[in-house]
Amino acid sequence: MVKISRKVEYALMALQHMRAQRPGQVVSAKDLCATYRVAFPILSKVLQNLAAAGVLRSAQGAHGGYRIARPLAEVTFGELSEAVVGPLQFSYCLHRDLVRCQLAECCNVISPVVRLSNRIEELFYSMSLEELLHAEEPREAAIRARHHAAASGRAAARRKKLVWK
Amino acid sequence: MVKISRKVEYALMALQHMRAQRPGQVVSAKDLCATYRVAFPILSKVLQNLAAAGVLRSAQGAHGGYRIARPLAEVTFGELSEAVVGPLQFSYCLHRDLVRCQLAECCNVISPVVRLSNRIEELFYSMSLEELLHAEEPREAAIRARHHAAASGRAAARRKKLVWK
DNA sequence: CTGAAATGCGACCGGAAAAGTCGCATTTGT
DNA sequence: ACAAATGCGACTTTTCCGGTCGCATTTCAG
Repeated sequence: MVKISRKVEYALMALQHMRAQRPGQVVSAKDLCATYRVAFPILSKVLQNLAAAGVLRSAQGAHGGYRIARPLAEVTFGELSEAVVGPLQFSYCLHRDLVRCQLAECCNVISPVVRLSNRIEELFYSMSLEELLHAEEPREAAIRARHHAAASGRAAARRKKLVWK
Repeated sequence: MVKISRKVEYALMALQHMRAQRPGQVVSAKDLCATYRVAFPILSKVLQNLAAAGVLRSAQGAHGGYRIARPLAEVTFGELSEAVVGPLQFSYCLHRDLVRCQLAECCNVISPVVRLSNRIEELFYSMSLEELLHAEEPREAAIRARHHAAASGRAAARRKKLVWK
């Protein structure tokens, strides 16, 4: 169903928090967990991934923690996604194990699927984190959320009679 | 990992096949399965979903089958996706069960996630199936596939040292 | 009228991947 | 030396998707 991984949400959450810090100020994984009620090990891993990808810089030892390593305007959502959940691979039939695809010989969809994957990849690499996280009043956020709920209501109406539990 | 459902690939495959039929010619699920080596029940369900969504028209009974119901230029990838795998819901924290989101009170990412979801939804609804499936030589398809392999190779190089089994 | 060939549909199962857990090593400031 | 933090890998649990089964319904043909 093309769902965004929960880890990606955690990553966005952490970055949103750090954006609001004073420059140079580090934030520990423990603090983040306490603030946002997320299990330590999982958030910790996400932060480590972001650090490995050069999005965050980590400081070990007492009073260590994480801070943003480079301007979020220069980091794309694609980078974040790959850092946290691994390489973008939108399809089963692409990539390395093309050999293992059951359809191999009679396949007539490789090129549409490639085209589709490329479009999504382009989108992911065209969105900067700055653009995604730019400051917004909580009030405004609530309004947008409600607006979105209405939008998906319309989408539901557009559909036939499918029911999804 | 943001993967396209296999059912969507089956749907594209079926539509690609039907695009090449003479107008009015119906294709049975059984034939499609034989041609593309896909299990009957699963492909059957996909075709039924497409028919329910008005993308295909079905004819029951002996010598029945499916044919394209309306020009593929008028059908978007978003429609196909929703028809086959259900409503687009890119995130855990949106839609109906916002109430069940553990982060609810301390959440600072609703609006970025909404923004992100909207961008993806826009993309899905901006691509027509005609555009995605337009005729192409098998040879060209093979080249594009290889080109894509090279592209994901570059993506791999861009990453740090993460290893995914 | 009857049988064969097709779609329509709902319930169920198994496995893979994601989410989360645990434990310990390493680093670093006081 | 100790405490507080990251780094990392193996393990468990849970969820969801792909696939299966079975049967009802529709329709054509002889």
